[in-house]
Amino acid sequence: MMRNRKGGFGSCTDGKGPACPVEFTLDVIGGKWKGVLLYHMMDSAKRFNEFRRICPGITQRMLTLQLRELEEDGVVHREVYHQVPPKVEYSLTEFGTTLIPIIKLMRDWGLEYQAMQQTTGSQSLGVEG
Amino acid sequence: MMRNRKGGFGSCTDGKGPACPVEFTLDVIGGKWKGVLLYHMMDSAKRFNEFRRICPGITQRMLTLQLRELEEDGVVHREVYHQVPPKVEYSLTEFGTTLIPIIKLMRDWGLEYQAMQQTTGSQSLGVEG
DNA sequence: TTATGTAGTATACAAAATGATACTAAGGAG
DNA sequence: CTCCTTAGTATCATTTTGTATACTACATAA
Repeated sequence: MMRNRKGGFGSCTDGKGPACPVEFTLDVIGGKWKGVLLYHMMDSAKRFNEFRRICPGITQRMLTLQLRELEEDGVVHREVYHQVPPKVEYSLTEFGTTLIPIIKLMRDWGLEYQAMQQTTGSQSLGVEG
Repeated sequence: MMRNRKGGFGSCTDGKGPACPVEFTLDVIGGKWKGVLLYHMMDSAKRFNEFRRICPGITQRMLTLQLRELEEDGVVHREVYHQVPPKVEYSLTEFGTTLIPIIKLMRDWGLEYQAMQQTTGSQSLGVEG
């Protein structure tokens, strides 16, 4: 029970709906790398190894898994060019573009408070006071 | 290496800044329950067992852990009332309220496409075509 | 004395997510 | 033949997340 990916029944019912809508959204973009991948696809289609260069921290395995999940969720399109060496491009689907406002807000928030963290010394970026 | 929580160096540098801003944001709100907890704190301060009632899926341990992390990040304030039986209230800090726009967008997106999922039969909620 | 309620902590374990490393296929260059 | 490239797989190890259960402190109620 308590299935995480695509279970349907969230866990947090609260009477406001079938499951918590925020939980539903985080199911799609909440993976460790998904937001980042979507963020970089906003500009233009990206190839597998392009992501690897952009995010040196992600392993091949995780990149594959996260892209596959995004594909399953219908937010990312995978275009295979039958060439050698292989070429595969990932881009947002029409549905995927509905996530852009969220990604942009997350980018903006990150830009603002990431800077703050550097300034204050990376402790509790809080406003406190 | 590759420290996940509060390490500072993200992993995704890409030349656009110290680390990917989206990744930074997801570090704060990306935990499995964090978005949901923040979402419910938007309305009003909540007590420990209130969260447990609202999200029956979360265990005491996880609730404690996630709330502690949100507190560490300075987005949640923990107010202890010295009473018996104990009373502890969790609410957004001033800094935490800066996340509200994101949470609201995530809620709206969830509300819209959660409904779609029910209609289409929970397959690939995609628009496809 | 025992039971009740709150907000936890402690311990042990299970499952899921993530990471590290090595390996594959296929065609072209040398 | 070997090496190079891309886009992955396969296998195993580790970390994170989640579950289950028992336990605490304190005041009040019965």
